Amino acid sequence: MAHKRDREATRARLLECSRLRFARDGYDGTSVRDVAGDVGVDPALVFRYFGSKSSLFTEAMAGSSAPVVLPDGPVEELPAKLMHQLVFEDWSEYAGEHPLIAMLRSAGHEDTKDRLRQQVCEGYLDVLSQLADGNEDKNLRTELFGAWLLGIGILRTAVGTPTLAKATEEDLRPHLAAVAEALFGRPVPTDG
Amino acid sequence: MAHKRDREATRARLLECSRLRFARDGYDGTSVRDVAGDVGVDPALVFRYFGSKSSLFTEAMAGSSAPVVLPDGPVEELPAKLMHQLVFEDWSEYAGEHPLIAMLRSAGHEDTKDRLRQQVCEGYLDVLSQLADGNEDKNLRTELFGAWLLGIGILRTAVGTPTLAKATEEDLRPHLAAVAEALFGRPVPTDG
DNA sequence: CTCCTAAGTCATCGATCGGTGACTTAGACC
DNA sequence: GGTCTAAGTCACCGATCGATGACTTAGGAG
Repeated sequence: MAHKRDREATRARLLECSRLRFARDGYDGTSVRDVAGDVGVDPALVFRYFGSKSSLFTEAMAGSSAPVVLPDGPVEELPAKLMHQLVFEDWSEYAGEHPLIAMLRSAGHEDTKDRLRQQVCEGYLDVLSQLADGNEDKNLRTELFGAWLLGIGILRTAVGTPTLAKATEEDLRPHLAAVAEALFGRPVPTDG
Repeated sequence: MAHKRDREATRARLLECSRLRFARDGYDGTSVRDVAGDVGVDPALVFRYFGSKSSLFTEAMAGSSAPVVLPDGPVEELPAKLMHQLVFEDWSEYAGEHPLIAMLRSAGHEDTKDRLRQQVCEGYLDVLSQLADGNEDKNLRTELFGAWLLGIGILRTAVGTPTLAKATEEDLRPHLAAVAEALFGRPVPTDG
């Protein structure tokens, strides 16, 4: 026997594996049998624990509460930190993409859009908005910068644009500074 | 009888309806029966004409060759034109989103990534790259600007970020100018 | 060792899907 | 009007999916 009979542990493993599956293959591309097979458990157990595939998806995505950089350091370093996390962090266990980008694949599901918006707003825009302090349309500037980071991540991984796909973090640094200054109206250092 | 027996016309109607379905519901969310039902035809006919669902998808997406603004006007007006087309154009027949954004929903399909990249590169980046003329890393700047436009469109429609979702074209105009100038190193007028 | 509860399994259902081949029918041509 | 071809239909297959309920078994408590 590989594992003891532990309800909570099995539940956690199911959530972990379904996160990966949902991120990599999308909601429709993931079957309950797949997830159960990863854990080495009978598919029926998934329904006993989560009730439905939809509930499993919701709970898995809720638990994946995007690991967000805390606004601990100086505000000026936030753009570089967020770009690193969104674009360059090693998300290999999530099919090589940031969970937020991967979640776009599951756009067919009802909860997806709401959860996406919640994670983007509370996880990233709230942190970023400090940079726009003092500007008139603070929220708009913040979302525009967030849109840029998200777009870069998508072009890199989901589309595979030639130049951006090969670009390093250092390549983007000067442009990150330029755009951040253009949007937030103040210099933003981008060196680590 | 609603329509005469016309192979080419029926084929065209199948392609048209499948474009909408694939864009709105994604590849997995669209069934051949759905498409056939829209046209009012037997599902088997779809296979007679296209061989497989995958081929139907490929041909439908190829035919949707994203309507791209031609680089006819002055180069300086390109950013505003592309933003209008990508973000504010009325794509109601494609589920309210630009076909490129909608295509992200079908990321499960093999051809999707390739076709996405092709359309983005040949349809948009090639046009945009004129703006980066004279800059050192021309291609990178171009892709970074394209990433921004794409990200804005995604935040607006797929994520539904509060401020951006309600923003008008005029709201974005000054920031479009600022970012374009930051990336391309020259002033870019944004008034229509 | 026994027993009892909960963790996990098995068999199966009904629906839907992509796909196939035999069939029917519309409509142009003589 | 008959006929022949191609457009379109019908019945059906095998696979897969989400989901259900009856069943089996592990493992701690006494």
